[in-house]
Amino acid sequence: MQLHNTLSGRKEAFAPLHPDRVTMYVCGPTVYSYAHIGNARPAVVFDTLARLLRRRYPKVVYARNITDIDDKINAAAVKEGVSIRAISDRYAAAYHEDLAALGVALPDHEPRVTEHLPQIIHMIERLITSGHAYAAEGHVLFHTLSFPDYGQLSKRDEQSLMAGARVEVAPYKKHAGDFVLWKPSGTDQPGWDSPWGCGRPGWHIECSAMAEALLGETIDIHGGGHDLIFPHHENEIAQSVCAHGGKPFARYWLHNGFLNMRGEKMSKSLGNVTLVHDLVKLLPGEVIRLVLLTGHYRQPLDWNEDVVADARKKLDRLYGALRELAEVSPAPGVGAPDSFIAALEDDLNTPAALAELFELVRAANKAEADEERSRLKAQILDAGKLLGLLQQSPEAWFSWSPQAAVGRPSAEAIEALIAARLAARQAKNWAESDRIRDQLKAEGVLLEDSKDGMRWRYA
RNA sequence: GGCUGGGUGGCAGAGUGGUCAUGCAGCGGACUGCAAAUCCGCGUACGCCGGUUCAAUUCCGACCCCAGCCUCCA
Repeated sequence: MQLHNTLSGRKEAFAPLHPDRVTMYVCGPTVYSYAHIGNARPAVVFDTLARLLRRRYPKVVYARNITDIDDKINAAAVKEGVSIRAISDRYAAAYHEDLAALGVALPDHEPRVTEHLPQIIHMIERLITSGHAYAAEGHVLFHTLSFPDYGQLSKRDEQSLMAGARVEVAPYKKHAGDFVLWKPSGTDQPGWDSPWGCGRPGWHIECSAMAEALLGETIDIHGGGHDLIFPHHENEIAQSVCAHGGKPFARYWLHNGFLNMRGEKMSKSLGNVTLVHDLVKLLPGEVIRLVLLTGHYRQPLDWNEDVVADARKKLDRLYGALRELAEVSPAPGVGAPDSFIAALEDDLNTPAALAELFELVRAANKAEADEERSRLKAQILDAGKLLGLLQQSPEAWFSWSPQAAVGRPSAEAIEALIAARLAARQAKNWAESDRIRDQLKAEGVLLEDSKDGMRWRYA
């Protein structure tokens, strides 16, 4: 398997540190509001990678954190007059619900910051002891100058970091690039006891501490959004490497590209933030997932009506083939073909893998021999499973209707009209037959006559 | 300014030194009472200018555009 490593800037052959065990850590959400569609991209991408890894390696340990200590959570809690736990529980639950709709499986571990304060404090203590961090005015800061490799991931040198510093440098910092490991909490803020007084962890330390606690000092794969390369992941590397006596932190760094809305960056000021929570009421989750897998994970992806409509039609074709295979049982022991696996193992090339899947579908639509159809069905289903797609029945797919749908005829009403149309067709009353079909079409229901009877689906 | 990644047919989107990506849309045909679905066929796509080469969309160089990051951010 080849994976593009941000650290080297190129594709590398992937081999886990321990031949039978792969460790992967992905930066999860800070739960202060609902996840937007951009947040869903890394979840889907790394879920797909986990599926692929699990096929190849006997043991995959996948951790995706939930950040439940954060100033934005504090602000939301103050605003609502509730505890930060109430906020983080609510949005963590929503996150799970939304991702489940996208076919994202739960990771093996989902650590929370509030459950790892001792590990975080212990790691900070080690960094102080080894001279990589210092306490000042209730804060503990990481001293970036103590780590010569600082900047290796984001390819930044000290000068450009200085030049780019656009925030006022706090007076207690020894160096402008130093970042906070621990900060003091006032009496009105959530805080935890520590050797430096009541306070809370800085933004980056939690991932270092939780990755260490769950996966060990050196992990195989670390993933997240492209924007996290600097400063978040750069700082994680500094903390972990220095806390571990120079041992590498993550061996392969993977970063997904950003998702744009109609060509623009998603932002609250532009008012174009689309929440997964709202989207799953309007679209099948599978459509959302397919859109996210349509482009290569490292490329930017534009979200718009056209790509959504495209994804839906692709699924119509895929499920259409499976519907034709309804009476065929998948051949036992047959999985996705090598060409499909090879595409995914080439740095998770989902567009190429999807092309292979469509080749299977074309073959299935042409195949007549039972044995071949049985084999193709098994291959299609297994390929779909690796992508997190095609796991529902074709009937369920074609009869999907949005929660908000109004004015759509019920399945019973449709069946009644179909019965009437069948009778008209038997009497060769084509005018009546066409009238019923046109009527349903006007109500958003498409009819198809097939040798197995009449089929319908919502447009 | 520094760093990173891009510019492929109507749209989306892979990829490659020399026959095919793939999907949607379009056109023609088969099938159908007519459709739909499906199948078959079709379209001289690779930002611009040079260079290397028998051959470049693919390698090299310059140029023009675009996007992201540069201590909130998936």
